[in-house]
Amino acid sequence: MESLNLDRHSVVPLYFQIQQHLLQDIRSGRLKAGKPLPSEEVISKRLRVSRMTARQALKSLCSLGVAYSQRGKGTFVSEIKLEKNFRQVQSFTEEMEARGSRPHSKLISSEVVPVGEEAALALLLPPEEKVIRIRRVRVADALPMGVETTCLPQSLCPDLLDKFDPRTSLYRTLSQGYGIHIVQADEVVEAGLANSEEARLLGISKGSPVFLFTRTSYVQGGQAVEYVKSTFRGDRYKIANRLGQSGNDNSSGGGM
Amino acid sequence: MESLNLDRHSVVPLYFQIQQHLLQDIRSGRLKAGKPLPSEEVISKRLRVSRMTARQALKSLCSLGVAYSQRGKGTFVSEIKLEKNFRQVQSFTEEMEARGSRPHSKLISSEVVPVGEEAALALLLPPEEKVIRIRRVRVADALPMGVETTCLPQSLCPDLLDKFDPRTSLYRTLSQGYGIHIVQADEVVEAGLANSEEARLLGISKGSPVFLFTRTSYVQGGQAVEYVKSTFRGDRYKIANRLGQSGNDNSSGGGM
DNA sequence: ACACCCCAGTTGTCTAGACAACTGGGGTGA
DNA sequence: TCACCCCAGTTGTCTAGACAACTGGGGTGT
Repeated sequence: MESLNLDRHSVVPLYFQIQQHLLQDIRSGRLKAGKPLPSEEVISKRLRVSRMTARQALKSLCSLGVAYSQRGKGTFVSEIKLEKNFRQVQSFTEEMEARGSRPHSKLISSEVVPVGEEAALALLLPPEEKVIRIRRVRVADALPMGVETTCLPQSLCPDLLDKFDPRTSLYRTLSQGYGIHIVQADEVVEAGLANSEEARLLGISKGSPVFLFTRTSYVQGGQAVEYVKSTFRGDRYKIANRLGQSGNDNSSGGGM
Repeated sequence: MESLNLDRHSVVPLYFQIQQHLLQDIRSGRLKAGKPLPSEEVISKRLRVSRMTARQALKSLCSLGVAYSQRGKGTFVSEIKLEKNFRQVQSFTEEMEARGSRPHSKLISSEVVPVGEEAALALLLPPEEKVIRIRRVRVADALPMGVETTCLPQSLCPDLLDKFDPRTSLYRTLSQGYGIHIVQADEVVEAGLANSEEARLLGISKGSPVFLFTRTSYVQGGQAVEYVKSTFRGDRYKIANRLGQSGNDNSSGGGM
């Protein structure tokens, strides 16, 4: 903390510079779990910033989950280790790369078809609309992980099937080729058994346990742009969730 | 908005009063999806609060997921409907009550046993420590939903087995009887098949698809207080996840 | 028709202070 | 010994401003 020199003319906000510095102190172990972070007052005085700026740095650490505040006491380093992209929207490609596997995909089919009833409901499309439907087997380190069927409104990306190499990341193509950035998704997970087609594609026996995912993805502002159904192997895939402790302000109102 | 009278002497913060009022406008449809919320300036002038207070109200709506801000443009009502306690830590009891079912539980066993290897690792207990282990069948509206085994350090709540009615909510007892408030949990979900004991307890056939949950729960500050393994019926239980769009500030740094 | 500039509106960041509410510890008085 | 009060330290809320950065539209000049 003492050695930190803030760059007051950088485009990087002050609070963010402070946050990054504290984050480094935590990660490196200089600030240990359970121990208090410098108070707003101290940061403010030491770094010659206003208390509100120091506060914003500390609050951003809280919303990252690496710290927590207690009124009247201080702000402390959380004892739970984190650092995984817990609740981010990630494509299969990003997810596998993050865990150190080499992802790729095998194309089963890609075509333009009328939107089905289910997808029309999720994407809020009129029934006469057409969608691009891509079926792929998702593979990590040469092991088949799941079967995935993606539907996208054709109007959104008419020439996708020309531009897109189905073995690569769809999200990356959407982002770089069409400026479509998926920032949110709703996902429903069910437990089921592999049918014979899925069993054949995934190299498992019929009746093996599988996850059934149904996902609707949204861009900023909430327009739905993708409807996905997929089946993933129960023996090679786990879901990790972190519950609670999100951007919760209102710790006041409720009470007991 | 126009009719809102702020209570400047209430214990409820101003920003929270404003937030609640805007939330009502959104829920009632007076503010429609995609439409802009009143700007910070407008709220500030109309309600005679400082801009920072207005801003805090709007930002809290964003972190709830019901709105989003765009620099230079405004703050808009998100088009995604929400309102479910998506990412809160909820006990089975709370979860079922929230969805309108009547929950209860049947006790299978409750005892004090040496902490197992797995639980010791999760709860960070020395191997000689003892835990209270409670096995229950979870029931909603008279239908068995899952089998749950909970382990709690005995040192934390020595007389729990006397105080606790196993048919009711454990979280409520911990909160009201011991001041233990669980605010965070890490959960791993796997897909599996019911073994014969589970099948018998749940009234399903052996080999039916099930969810396997492994959950570690924490109090504020990160001390682990509960380790739970449970098996839930795949035909009666679904998981709903919302990904992305959490308390993410740093939309600046990264970029492309 | 098109490129460019300017401007009003908006959010993002920051300052310098203020008081309230809470925590924990030490001292005082019964 | 114990209850109580007070005080320093801390976070929570709030004010009244300031400038920066960005958006979108209108006007101007070529």
